[in-house]
Amino acid sequence: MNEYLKEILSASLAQFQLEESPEIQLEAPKTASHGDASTNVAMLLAKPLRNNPRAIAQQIVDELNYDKTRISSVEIAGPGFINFRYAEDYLYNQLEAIIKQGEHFGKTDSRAGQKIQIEFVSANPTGPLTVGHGRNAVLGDTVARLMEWTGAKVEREYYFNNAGRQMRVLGQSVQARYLEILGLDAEFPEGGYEGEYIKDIARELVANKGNELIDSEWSPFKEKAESAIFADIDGTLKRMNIHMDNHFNEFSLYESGDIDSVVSRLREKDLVYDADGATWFKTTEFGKEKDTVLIKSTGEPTYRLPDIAYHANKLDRGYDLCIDIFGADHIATYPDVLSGISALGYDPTKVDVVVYQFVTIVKDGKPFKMSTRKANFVTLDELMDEVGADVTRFFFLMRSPNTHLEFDIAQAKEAGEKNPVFYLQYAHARICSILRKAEEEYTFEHALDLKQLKENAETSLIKTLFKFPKAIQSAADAKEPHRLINFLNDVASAFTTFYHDCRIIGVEPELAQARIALAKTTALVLKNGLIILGITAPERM
RNA sequence: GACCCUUUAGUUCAACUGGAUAGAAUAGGAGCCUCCUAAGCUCUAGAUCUGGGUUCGAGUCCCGGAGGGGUCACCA
Repeated sequence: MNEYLKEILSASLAQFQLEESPEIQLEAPKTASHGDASTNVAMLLAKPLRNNPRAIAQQIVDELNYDKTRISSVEIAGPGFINFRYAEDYLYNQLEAIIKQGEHFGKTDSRAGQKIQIEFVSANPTGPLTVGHGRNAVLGDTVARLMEWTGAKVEREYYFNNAGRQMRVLGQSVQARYLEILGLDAEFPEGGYEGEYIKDIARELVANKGNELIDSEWSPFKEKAESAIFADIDGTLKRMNIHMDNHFNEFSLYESGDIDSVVSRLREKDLVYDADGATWFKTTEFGKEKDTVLIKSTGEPTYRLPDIAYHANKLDRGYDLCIDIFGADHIATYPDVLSGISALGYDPTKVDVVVYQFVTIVKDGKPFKMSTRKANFVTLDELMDEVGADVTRFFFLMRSPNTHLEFDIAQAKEAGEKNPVFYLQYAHARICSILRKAEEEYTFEHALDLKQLKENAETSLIKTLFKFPKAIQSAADAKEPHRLINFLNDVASAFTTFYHDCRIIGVEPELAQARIALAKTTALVLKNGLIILGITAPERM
């Protein structure tokens, strides 16, 4: 429709014989009384034409030839907006087209043929996933779904590191608990992991292996801990409706020689030098104030180096776009990674990042700091035990990624009845219930006649429904799932208005038939929307 | 100190990227179930941190100021 409007508008603009015609922008006005589509083109022309915008708008409208079966009225309003109202026939055609598309309605092909990789969660296996990881996990998975709905082929990847000091301390923590259980002296490592889950892992070892390991060093404990914790993480993700396609071990970058190769390739380009016993990357060449250490004087790389190697590896795998989901704490490293890969000759625009601000946990009315090590955290599993997976996902998605999310545990727990996710699910369940009843009540003999839908509540519901693909598109492009939630709220709200104003059961069969078709389409949109959010669409509540 | 994010109704968030009368949800006040699900609906009350600037038009862009969060290690 917008294409059509642009066409007729630019035909009319020909009268001004402009050297350079302005870009015609169309938008959906906020208030329904301003029509269904609107353009500000007359205001943009006010300056070059030295005339007041309303007069210009009048001239444009006078020369406008439009198809009455698509546009029912054109008005000039406010400072010089030109407002269009869709013709009813157009609405019926649109609705019919949606019905034809069926369960695929909402999909677009704007990213058809693209291979997109999304890396998220990426928590090292040192403990259960916390509420803090939840935002990352849910955001990543939902962005992935949005990309799929706009036509891309998506792979979800979990990047982890199971080597290094953290993991050693983890192994030693399990070891200490193991020895304690067996009644032996044990020294708990400094900065060790104090959580109850460590004891659980130790208990399991005692149950399976008895005292076989009392003289062992820490590494078998680390391995046991790692596999137990990964199993736990996978379980949590599964519960949240998240499935990873790949797990990528950072260590493999060392084994394959990718790390060394990155350093030598950068060295060839004279972007790496040695000083003070360390190896430095000339980030000053990329506009930073200081150069950055890639390899410490101890011989260990800093995390930037494997990150660069990892991104190079991803791009070598042939993705058109790699999306990283990062917490705000990682934002500082991101430019270095981009500098690194562009120095290596990759296209940095193929790497994109979604930064989300931190989740502040509010417990007992006070914010508090979480630490995996100290075990004073709230796990995602605990949260889902309290409020369920649907509410958990919804909670993380309903706000823009770049706002600080305040997660009040008490509020989330009591949210059960008042949580906005139920508003959407309830609308869906209610439609299903009506459809079940209608099936018993009616058998239709005539072809569907959508022209029966004449009430305001009906036409405005139709108009809302056909914005669905656009809503998905905009949420996907911006990588902001909350936009889809806002849209679905509009759908649910437009439906309840319709539900209250227009009875479905008990009216003439032809009208009932048309209203059933509209209700079905609404249910479809809600269901597809909830699928993208990874939330169930119940048929009964 | 430098950089990034942020400041909108009592509270938690929106505002299609510069558009028209700033929307929801919850807190409050008033109503609505012999009627397809009241987890709902209809009223009502309530907000752009503070100065300047840019233009037809600013919550949105620019400059200054004030609050909150984060990052600035040869920690990951």
